[in-house]
Amino acid sequence: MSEKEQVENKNKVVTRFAPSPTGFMHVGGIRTALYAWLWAKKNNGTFILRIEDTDKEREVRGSIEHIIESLNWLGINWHEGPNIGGPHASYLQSERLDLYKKYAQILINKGLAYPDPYTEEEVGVFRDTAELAKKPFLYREHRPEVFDKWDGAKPLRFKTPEIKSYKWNDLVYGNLSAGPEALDDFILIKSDGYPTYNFAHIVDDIEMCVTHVMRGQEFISSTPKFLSIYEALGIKPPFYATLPPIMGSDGKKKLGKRDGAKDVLEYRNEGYLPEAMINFLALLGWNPGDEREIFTVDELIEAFDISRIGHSGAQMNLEKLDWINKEHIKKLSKEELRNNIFKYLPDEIKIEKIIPIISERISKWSDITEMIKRGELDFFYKEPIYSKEKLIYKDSTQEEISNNIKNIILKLDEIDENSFSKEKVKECLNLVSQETGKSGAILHPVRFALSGLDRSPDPFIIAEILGKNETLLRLQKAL
RNA sequence: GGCCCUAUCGUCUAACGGUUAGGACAUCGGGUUUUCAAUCCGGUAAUCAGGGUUCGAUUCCCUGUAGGGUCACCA
Repeated sequence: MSEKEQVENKNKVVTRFAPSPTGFMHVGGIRTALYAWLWAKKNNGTFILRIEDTDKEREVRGSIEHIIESLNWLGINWHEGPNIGGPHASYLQSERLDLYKKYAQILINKGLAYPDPYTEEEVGVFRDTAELAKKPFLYREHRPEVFDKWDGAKPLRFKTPEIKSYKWNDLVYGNLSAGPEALDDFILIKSDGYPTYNFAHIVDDIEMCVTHVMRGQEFISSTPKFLSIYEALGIKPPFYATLPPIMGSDGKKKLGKRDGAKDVLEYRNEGYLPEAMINFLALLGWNPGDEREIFTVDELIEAFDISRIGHSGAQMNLEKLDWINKEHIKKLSKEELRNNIFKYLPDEIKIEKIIPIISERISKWSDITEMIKRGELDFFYKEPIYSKEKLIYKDSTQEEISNNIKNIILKLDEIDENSFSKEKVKECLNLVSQETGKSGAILHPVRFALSGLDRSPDPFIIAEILGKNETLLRLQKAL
């Protein structure tokens, strides 16, 4: 970076999210992105999206677009990144190979990098031997005494200058340490010319002036390698904020694609709100220090603090996600609520009055589809199927019920068609129940007659939606 | 096996070394709603074990146990 840039960036927080394009994003990756994004936002800093595509074998076509779509859905936006560019472009590591070579050359010049003379098979034998002896594999124990000149055809390794233990400070975990066996002559540039993660991310973080690196716990044990590179280059490392793992639903293993971690876009497809997803993920491993649970994105940016990120692994709790989503649905404007619900409703029942009936019964949009599947909304546009037994309420006799319904029909018929509202219907039923002294025996049969269900929205609103004619028709039928 | 990280209700979590160990989800029980749903109120439920340090440990230290991570020409 230039001197001018250094001055400008002196106090500016720069974070990044650096996924590799090997498939979809699951909640683990998204949470890492979210925390880095929140921290940048909170500090009026810069958030960078960088694609770490240095492994051609594992790369999956279309995953960059998929990652971008996932982040876009959640509203996690970046100031610099592959699709929008920025002062440090390119944001694809595969397009920055010269840069890694430049840094590699610096290390070569210092005598701190050398070509690996062994074949992959030979190194494999070293590793197997170490494993068999139940010892950690350390390449440096096989470091050649004389180094050839690097021609680019062999992998380039870092010559660890000093084998020692490391202690460092982590913004989340506090003091961390690792023994000397965490240090090794790891590969900087692979034989295909691409850098390894271990090297590339350091070069990029330096070049992109990243101040805070957030990543999962799995990187703790390789941190000494990173620190030794920074030392070799004479550059101060960034702040590290290590995130606790998210566990699979069994609560044991770290969440991974293998154990059924879902593509976050599936949550979109299931009808979760992006702000609810953000809210949920933010709370998985972080808490505000008070008892708030429901946050808008802005509130989250305001409240977020690295120091309140937890240390232990957390399990996904879908029930809590449903609850949070429901809370966010409640906060939606009428307009937003209507648009979303109508998307899931068949045309026949896209009516305003049905919105509250549905919205208070669901925790996510796909629940509407489930309701329809279960036939819980059928009665709004189809005649229900009746069964005699179900029309009878508890100890009432068939005769009583019939008389009541007849009575109700007479009373309802007196209401003007244009003022056939739930209030009027309620009044009517009240009258009948006063006359007979029974309420359940009135309400239940009417509910059943109108809906064909014994658990349904209240019969008054159903009647109103169906209208006078249809209501009377259905009551007659039930008789 | 080496190195490292973690440990509070079923789950997510709170608690400057002094609290009747708090909240939320789930669950259970009530109240309202003449019914569902929603809502309100209440209950059950936790400091992994053993040693220290201390007047006093959920909290600090050690050991054990359990879980996790890592030891790639993957990130």
